[in-house]
Amino acid sequence: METAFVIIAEPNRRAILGVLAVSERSVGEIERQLRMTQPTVSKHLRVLREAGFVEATVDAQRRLYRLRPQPFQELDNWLAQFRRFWSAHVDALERHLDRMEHQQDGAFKPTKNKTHEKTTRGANRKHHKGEKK
Amino acid sequence: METAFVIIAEPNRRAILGVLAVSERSVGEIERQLRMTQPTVSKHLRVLREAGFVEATVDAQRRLYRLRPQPFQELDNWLAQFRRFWSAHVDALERHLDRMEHQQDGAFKPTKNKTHEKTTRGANRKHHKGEKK
DNA sequence: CACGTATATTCCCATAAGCGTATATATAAC
DNA sequence: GTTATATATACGCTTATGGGAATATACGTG
Repeated sequence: METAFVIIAEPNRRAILGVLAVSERSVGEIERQLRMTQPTVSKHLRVLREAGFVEATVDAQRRLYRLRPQPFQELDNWLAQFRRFWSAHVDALERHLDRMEHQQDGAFKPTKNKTHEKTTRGANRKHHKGEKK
Repeated sequence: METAFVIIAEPNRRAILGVLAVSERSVGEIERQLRMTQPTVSKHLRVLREAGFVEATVDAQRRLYRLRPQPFQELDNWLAQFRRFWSAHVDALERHLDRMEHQQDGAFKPTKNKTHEKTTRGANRKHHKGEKK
């Protein structure tokens, strides 16, 4: 099976995941919201499903897709080994990002997910205070 | 420029980043440690450099490479929109917090330790308004 | 049953990415 | 200077991936 990293390398797939982060959706809804062709959506959903990013339930002819947590955890686990490192730079980075108002790529408009909120900071909230033990 | 997601889709590049997470290295050191051919290492380093993941300083004929924080921050920002979702799964949350605790003392590899005195200071709990510096 | 809707799958093609081999550039040492 | 070392780049090849168009499958309705 493909690694989670390869899966999220594709912009349309990230867009789909972004949509599903809000709530579950049918294929047609994704198709319209992201303005992708139906086969494209289905194909990407298949890849996402096989990689464990999403699961589907049947509703008549529809398939309702929703996220599954595990692959995200894997990604986060990998990132963790660098988190301590970039935490040291977070303040400088923040100033930087403040200027260049970052935003997500992809064909999908995130719902007001303004990046440099506390999400980031929260994650490494403790980088102050180097209490060694 | 390629997105950070595409960059880390490549296993060898993730390996290189992993090595550099420990400390800076020359091309030859990476080459030997990961048993990759020299051109392969150089090519991947080029990609990583152009994507802002690493930077190099010159030391005679050597180039010493080290990590840069920004792309990791971007990855984390994207992941953030899903973090709340997967945190809802309790044991996942536990692992997450567990890891956060461990990484604090400079550990490199996360351990599956089941000790939970987590919940400590809501390490990544979002409300907790960060005051700017 | 026939028909419409929703989704999945197949086929073909073009583009790109990674690898190995060979070569180029830069610096150091003699 | 010449030679050795360290790294970068170019070329050719192979393979994987994503998209479009067409088609297949499943379900619902009358």
